[in-house]
Amino acid sequence: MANIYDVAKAAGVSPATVSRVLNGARVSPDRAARVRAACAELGFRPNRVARGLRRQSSDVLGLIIADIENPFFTALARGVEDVARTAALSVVLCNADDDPEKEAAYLDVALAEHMAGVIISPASVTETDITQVLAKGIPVVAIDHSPESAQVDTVASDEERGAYAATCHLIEEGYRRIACITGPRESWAAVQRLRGFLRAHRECDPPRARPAVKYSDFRVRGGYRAMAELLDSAQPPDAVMVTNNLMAAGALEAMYDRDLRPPAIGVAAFGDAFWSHLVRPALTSVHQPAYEIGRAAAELVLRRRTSPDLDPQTVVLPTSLEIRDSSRRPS
Amino acid sequence: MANIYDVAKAAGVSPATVSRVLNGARVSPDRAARVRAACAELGFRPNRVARGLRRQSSDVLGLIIADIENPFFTALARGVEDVARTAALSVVLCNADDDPEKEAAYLDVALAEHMAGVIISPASVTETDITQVLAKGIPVVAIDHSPESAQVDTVASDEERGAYAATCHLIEEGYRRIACITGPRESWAAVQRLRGFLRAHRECDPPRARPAVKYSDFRVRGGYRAMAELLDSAQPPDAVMVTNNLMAAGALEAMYDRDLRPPAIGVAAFGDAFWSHLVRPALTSVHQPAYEIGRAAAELVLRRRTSPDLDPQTVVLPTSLEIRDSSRRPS
DNA sequence: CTGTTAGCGCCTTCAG
DNA sequence: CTGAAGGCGCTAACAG
Repeated sequence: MANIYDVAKAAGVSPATVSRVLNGARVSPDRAARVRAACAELGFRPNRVARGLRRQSSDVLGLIIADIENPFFTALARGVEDVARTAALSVVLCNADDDPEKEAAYLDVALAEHMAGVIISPASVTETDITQVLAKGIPVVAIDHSPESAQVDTVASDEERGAYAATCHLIEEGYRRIACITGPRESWAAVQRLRGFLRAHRECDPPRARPAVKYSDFRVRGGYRAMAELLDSAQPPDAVMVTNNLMAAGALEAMYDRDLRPPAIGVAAFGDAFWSHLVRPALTSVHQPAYEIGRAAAELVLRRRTSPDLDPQTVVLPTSLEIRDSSRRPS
Repeated sequence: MANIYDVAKAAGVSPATVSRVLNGARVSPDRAARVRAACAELGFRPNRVARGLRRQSSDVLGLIIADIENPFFTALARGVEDVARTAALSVVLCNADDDPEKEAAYLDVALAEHMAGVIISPASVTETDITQVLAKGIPVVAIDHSPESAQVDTVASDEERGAYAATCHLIEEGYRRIACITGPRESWAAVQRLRGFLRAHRECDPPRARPAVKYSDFRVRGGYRAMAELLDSAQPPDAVMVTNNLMAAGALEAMYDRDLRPPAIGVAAFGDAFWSHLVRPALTSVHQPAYEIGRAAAELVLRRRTSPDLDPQTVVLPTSLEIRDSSRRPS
């Protein structure tokens, strides 16, 4: 592969001039034209590794997500990409799989590759350590919540309120025993959504005590198991708030397997799924602006690249409750 | 950030020795211990950019996929990751969005970053150009089909036969006017699946002529539009073979909007979706071994890293037809 | 506006 | 087994 010296020789200029042409610095038109011709002729592609070493930075943005199979993150990824493109950054996705170890490995990559920025949905509030990356001056933006290791720009949707609204809706529909299937205890989102669920129980009139709560793993299978346990328990619920879309799919499956269907047992889910209105009855869900969250996160990265010393900012985007048939209690 | 010179100084050895410790070359135990202590002390992380420049290679594997929102690719990504981890490679996903330009940009990144390998689901049979990447010695493995620009290792599922089987099934059920909603003409997969669909029409007894065919875009919205046009046409079909899972979701939605439901109009889809048995009636579909395809692709990359001169190999994995209620014609 | 030069951090001969 | 030294390809000072 040709390098800038080859190009310089072919164009009859110095390597520095080639570099200038490549980077849009001022060069006389005829020399610039010669350089461009030589580049084309030799099929020259600038070596980003060398450039990265020299400039101590790259133009790829790392997006470290918890679960590649979750539509929330894939929609978010699109938002990130669309903004990143405007700044000529490439986006690479890293799937941490909710595993702090894998996540650490990818943070290492981001660090060692000197990425232009990192957007991360932390696998753990306590374990995720972003101090190294930050120390190298790489902007980090957190999705949902900042890890404890350092306070950084954060974009979140209003998890607690969304879950609260969905639960209130189930209460108003007249369901009596509402259970919650939520995610891992280490997950900030799981905890927030559970809090909203519990607050709705406290604040309704009359207040309700001790609703059933199942901790699961945000996966389809986990949702299935949790729902199965609830349904097979001594006092099964007559409605359930599921704190993510994948677990909701599993929960529905568990119901179908027992010939139970909403809204006999009411179901509301947190998060979107393009199949939520394909199932019958259609699934009530809390809409999360995933795409916009991605956009906002990418914009925060760009902002911090230009002004690194701003105070960490938190952007909270609203959720909205989309009521469909799965939660309309037959009277 | 500390570098190997700092570590060398702290450990009282030469930079070369530090490098040897880092890379597992033979070093006397006590010096090695001193080096490791110094690394820990200084929080030293080897700079991969510099290493990459020197070694002309990196340990990240690029996975360039057509659509991040398609569960087929996310399942495939897991297969790739699981194998890559065994070889201590990191996987980064790049979403080309079925756009040859974006794809070219990511191929550029792979080239410029000297990635350890590239697994790509080509956006276009003719336009995707992998010659540059190959010329730099980066192993490329194609999903579905090798681009015309160069013959490389390929992993595919048996698209044509899967579509053939699904179509035969619809024919056997007694559907008379079976339409096909397929993907872009540039997509190899779309073409193969359409071929299977057409072959089933030719080979059945008596042969059928001129089934309706809609070209769409493999997206939910595209599937919706295509199905809407079919249903609103003068001679609407009584069954439809949809060549991917996302378009199937859209097609179902278009039917629901018109109060039509399978199996009155039979539906069979190519590809899995975890919601396919949540919709009612459950969706007949051609199962594609996405995870295994990912594994196989990653294994081909690893194989070619060790033996670069083997002949290009094509691995074809079988599909299987999963018959559910959406295609069981009421008699 | 242009050319020369000195590294960015690491690995890898080559001597010892 | 160890250290010295050069260079991977590029860019940013510094002169001119």
